[in-house]
Amino acid sequence: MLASLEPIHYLQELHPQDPSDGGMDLDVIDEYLKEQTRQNMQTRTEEGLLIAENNWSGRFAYEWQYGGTVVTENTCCEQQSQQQQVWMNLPSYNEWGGQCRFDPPPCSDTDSHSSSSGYQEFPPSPPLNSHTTSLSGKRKERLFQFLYEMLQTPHMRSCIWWVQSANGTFQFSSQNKEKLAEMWGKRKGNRKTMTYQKMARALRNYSRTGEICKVKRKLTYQFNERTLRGLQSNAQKFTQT
DNA sequence: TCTACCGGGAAACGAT
DNA sequence: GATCGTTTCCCGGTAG
Repeated sequence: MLASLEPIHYLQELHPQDPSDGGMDLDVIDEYLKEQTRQNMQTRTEEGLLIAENNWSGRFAYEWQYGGTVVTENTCCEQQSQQQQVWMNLPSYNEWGGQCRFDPPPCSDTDSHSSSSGYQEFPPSPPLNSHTTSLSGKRKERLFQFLYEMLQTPHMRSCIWWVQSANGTFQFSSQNKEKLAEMWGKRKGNRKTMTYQKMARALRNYSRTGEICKVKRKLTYQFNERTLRGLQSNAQKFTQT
């Protein structure tokens, strides 16, 4: 999987981008992601391996399974405020699966991110290519999956980044949020151009189900703990298969 | 006052 | 046809 990230680094070398620079070519990135998808599909098919099964088949589009129980987003919602307290008190190391070892210190402010100095380096976590991890013919990719994928893609840091990956908080770039939205729209094949406003509307819908909630901070949102765990375990499954 | 962002209602749409 | 997950439009509120 590390190898699959190399092209990203290669792209970065080719097009070194200050995150504050809004001039990146997202088409190139999009093309790259598509190419990765094709390659992943091909490789896995050739190896005779099962394409990572789509787990989004539960009553609520998906049911995260961990700790021996299947939890739906409904129960998640009911417990959310309660969980939030516990969750926010998590130590800086990641207790959810150890994937976020490079978290910034708690309470770090990533406003400086856009000035290229503040954003954290990510572990080379596998790019969760949702085309392969969740689109094996059962369900279409969902917005939060796409966002997670973008968050795991170092090259997208000029558009979206983790504020605190340990608690699932992420932020959109004021400059590039429209480009990210555009990519989402293109990927979904929408009739019209997707805008941040429309994408944010979709994100607000997640607050009803609890998958993502709005943080009282500009352009900042937070994955629900279970949503994040599910995405992480999905990514892990993908790397293991 | 202006702009950017946020919040939500409601209807529509495409996929399953 | 029902349901789900958005998408699209619109309007109003708030903060800087």
